[in-house]
Amino acid sequence: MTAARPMPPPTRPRSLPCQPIRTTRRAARCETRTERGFPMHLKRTHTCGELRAEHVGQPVTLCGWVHNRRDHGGVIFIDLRDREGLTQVVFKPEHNAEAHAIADAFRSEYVIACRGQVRHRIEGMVNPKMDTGAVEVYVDEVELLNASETPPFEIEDRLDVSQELRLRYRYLDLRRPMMQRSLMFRSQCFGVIRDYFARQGFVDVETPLLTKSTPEGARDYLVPSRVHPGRFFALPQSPQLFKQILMVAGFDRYVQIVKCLRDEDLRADRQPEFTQLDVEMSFIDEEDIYALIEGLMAEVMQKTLGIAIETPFQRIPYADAMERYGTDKPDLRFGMELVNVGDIAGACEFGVFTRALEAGGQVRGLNAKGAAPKHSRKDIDTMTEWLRDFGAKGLAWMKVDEGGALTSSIVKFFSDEQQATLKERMGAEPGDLLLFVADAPAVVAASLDGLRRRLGAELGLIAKDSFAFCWVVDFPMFLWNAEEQRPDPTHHPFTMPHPEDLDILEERPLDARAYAYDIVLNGTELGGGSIRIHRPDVQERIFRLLNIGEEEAQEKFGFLLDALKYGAPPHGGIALGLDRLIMLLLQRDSLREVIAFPKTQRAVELMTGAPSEVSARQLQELGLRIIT
RNA sequence: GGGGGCGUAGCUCAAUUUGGUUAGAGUACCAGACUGUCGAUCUGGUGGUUGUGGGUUCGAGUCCCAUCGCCCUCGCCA
Repeated sequence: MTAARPMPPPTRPRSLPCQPIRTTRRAARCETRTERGFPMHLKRTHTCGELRAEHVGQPVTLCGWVHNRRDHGGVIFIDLRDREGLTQVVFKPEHNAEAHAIADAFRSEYVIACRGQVRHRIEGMVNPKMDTGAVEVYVDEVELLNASETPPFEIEDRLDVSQELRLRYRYLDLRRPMMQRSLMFRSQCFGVIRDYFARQGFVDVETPLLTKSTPEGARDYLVPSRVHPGRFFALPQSPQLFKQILMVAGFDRYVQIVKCLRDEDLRADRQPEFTQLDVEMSFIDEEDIYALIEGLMAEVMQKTLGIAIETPFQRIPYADAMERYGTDKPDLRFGMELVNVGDIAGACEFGVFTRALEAGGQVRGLNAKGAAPKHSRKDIDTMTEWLRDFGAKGLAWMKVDEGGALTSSIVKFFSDEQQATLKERMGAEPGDLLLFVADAPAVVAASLDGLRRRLGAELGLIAKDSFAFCWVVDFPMFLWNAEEQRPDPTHHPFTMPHPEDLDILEERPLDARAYAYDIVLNGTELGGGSIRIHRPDVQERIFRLLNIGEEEAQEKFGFLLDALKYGAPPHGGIALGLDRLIMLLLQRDSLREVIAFPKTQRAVELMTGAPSEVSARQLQELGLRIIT
């Protein structure tokens, strides 16, 4: 006979992924023994990371969490943890029976205060793995400040806990030494940055969080206005227009560390809210920006990691970057540049190549040095399948055998002379694997970029601790938007055209270069900026090209256009993604490792359960109705 | 919106190609022992709606369908 099952709990709404925290009676074990009181009567004198042999003999009081407890029946050892480190505290019945009796009930993550004397560890018991391993504290008095339930996972770096649990119990996850170090490192970087800009006369000005929606660019997060039902504020995608206005207002050098919000899908290196270092300067050109940011990066890396980097950074014109790497954010930590073999491919007998070229496409390839023995036919098939994500219909390959000859099913379509040219151009040597993609230029670029990055990692071409900065410059003003049949700004509509290209703006807009630049670190776009348009006539020409009518321009950016009429100085600036910078400096693979309370890939904050439903009353006040 | 990976004890994982006895291990937790450990040790123990719902089958952790969640990625991110 089975008993009737209890009713299942009601399905939790999707907006509230959190479940109630399970409770046990573990924490109650101490309640009868000591008073868990406040105020504390033991006051901290040192952190758990600072005691050394030189402190021996001193009376100290430490506060922290019970990281580990080792009970030998008589003596009890506790590793006490705070954000600075671990210190072993010792409870011995013959030293202090009362303290020992109290410590008997301690469990992991209890919060305690210990007063005692610093002693040398006895002969042979020094722990070289601990910074504080030369000493220990003999406890004379101990106070339980708070008990703890058994945590859902241990507070250890080496534990690989699921993302879901980490985010739901973020306060425990953040207690782990690795996360503590990440956030303290982040804080240190921010300090160096603020100091750098303060020394150079920058003014920190805050810009509004509740601002105006602009349909261009990323999707806005909207905030309904209660006072004006049916109207909305937008949370800023960046303070772009405000910082330009501040230049018109005469602030000359502006800096802000500011949250930006974009309602787009997430990635490992993209969160819906992120932190930018926003900078704008007057009476400057792009060289001033390069020098400023290079100086900043050198100082941050020197003061936080102790790494000296070379400046100035390499500059790569956009067109070169696309040609050599297939991307506008090349990873310069390794070579393996792309090679255009269109001329050879066009003359060969291989139909896939010739047809791609006839259709206006390209044939380009790269040389995976020494990769031939490591890649079976099957591996290459897997790679080909993977490339479909980038739109590539296929992947052609040739291996270079020990005698230097090309081998593969397509080699027969190439004459001896063509093969020789191919080998020479690609620097082919025995053991190399040559890979080719034939397709539309954009597909070729995206595919080979992906392939290059994948192979760079797989073949171990990326040295640990290497940091390769570069500037990508001379971006085109516009990219063609086939859907809307008009040019779109590559950067944004306030970017100054290159002075040499001012005359061709109207006739050949897609050939016009912009005064825009990106800074790239290890293949990740760290930030970008431009010299801005400060003359209303040029700004109006750009709007015309973008098919933004006078009325529309006035409605959307009228305040900026007006401002430009009242003595706008020449100005320009840049914005850097600080979360990404911290992530790259710490060599972590996700922004979640450097943001205290990040969102999941579906843009949910698992600890609080945001976003959540709101009351009917709240909706009514805002004049909103949910229709789905 | 598309593609892929994952979901089994509090946690991390296993479960013998192709469905078969009572779903195991490590760790955590609980109890006992132990006075120099430091990922303590030893002995014993608790702990499972195999994400959820349906289906196929004599029989489902395993196969099928749907759905939810987490991760990676394409599109998207001026």
